[in-house]
Amino acid sequence: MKPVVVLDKIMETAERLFYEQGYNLTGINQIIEEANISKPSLYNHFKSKNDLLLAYLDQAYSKWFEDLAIFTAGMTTPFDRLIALFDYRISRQIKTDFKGCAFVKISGEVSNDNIDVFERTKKYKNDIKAHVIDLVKQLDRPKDRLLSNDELAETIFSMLEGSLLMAKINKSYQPLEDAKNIVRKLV
Amino acid sequence: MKPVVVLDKIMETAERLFYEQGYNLTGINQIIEEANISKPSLYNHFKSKNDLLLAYLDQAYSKWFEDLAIFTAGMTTPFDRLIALFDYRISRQIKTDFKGCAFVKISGEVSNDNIDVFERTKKYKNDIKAHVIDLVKQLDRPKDRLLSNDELAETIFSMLEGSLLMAKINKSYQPLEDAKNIVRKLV
DNA sequence: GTCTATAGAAGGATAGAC
DNA sequence: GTCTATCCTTCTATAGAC
Repeated sequence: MKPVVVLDKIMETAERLFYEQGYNLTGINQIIEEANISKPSLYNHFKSKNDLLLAYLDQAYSKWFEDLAIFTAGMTTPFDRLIALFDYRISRQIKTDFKGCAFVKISGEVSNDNIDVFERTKKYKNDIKAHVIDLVKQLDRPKDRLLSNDELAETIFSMLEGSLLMAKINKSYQPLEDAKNIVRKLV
Repeated sequence: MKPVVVLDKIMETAERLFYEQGYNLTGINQIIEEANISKPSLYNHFKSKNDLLLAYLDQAYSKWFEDLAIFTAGMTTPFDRLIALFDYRISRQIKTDFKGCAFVKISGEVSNDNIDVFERTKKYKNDIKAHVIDLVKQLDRPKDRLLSNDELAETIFSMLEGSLLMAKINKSYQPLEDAKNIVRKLV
């Protein structure tokens, strides 16, 4: 998709730079330069850099769930879809050279009283968790398992986040692979 | 401990501001102002802002393990010490109003090719993991448990990180409490 | 709606006096 | 070793022409 509209150019460039370099290390100047637009054009679409950040986060949210739907399109069982969450993240981290979660990155960068960013991060993560809980409910598990459904969901989600973090730090998808195999046993 | 030496003032102020506001949002000007020193004095001790950051990380590393040793001083069994890892983090997060892990925050802020920061973060996290592995080995577990020792250690560590992240995002220690209770069952 | 040009503040870092 | 004073760069944002 070649961007023809200025807004598209801005979003495409901001997405790339915010994620790869970080929000604070990416100046407005660099964005307009690489997007080949002028500064007032940017401020015509966004009233501030923070506004552009929020638009970036909203786009990242939508893309994440859309891409997940595509990734799991052929899968029918809840078990497969649970395991796919790990594979989905592995594939994304390999593509981005293990830069980690965009929302975690940003929420570590901005001020703690930036409520707009805080709420978006919270919603993103808790929607993923809700997805895990939903899938676990659909599983047909024996009654005598070690963990309850709630506990299993909590464990899967927590390991999904923890192993993603370690994948970033170690620049390796091994933590995600290990977590995936453990989850298989816990179900 | 009232800082009498300039170096102490710098470290104390930098530690507070880097952690509370973030590295990039904390300017040299703010540090010298709140530390009540002059700019050349700071550059007499550190050749750059990045150098000060590295000193801050090294101090945070030492303090974390020292404080853990104090926290677990009275504990004798490996099981208690494993559970204490969660309580230790809960107590710290309550104290800091859920600002999360200092190393994770920083590694999300700096450039990915800042090797000095990257290596320190890696060492910090993997030393915690090594500690978990060591404690799990000391456990006297039945042979018929669902998870092997390696798998259990991986799970505990991953949940320790994942639940800490969610504690920060939700500004609640509940994720850490939930993880702790699940770990109790998995051991 | 997009441009050129610039404002005004804050960033990190240094020279030179003491 | 610590200061006052200053340098140059970069930052976000805007005024005004087209």
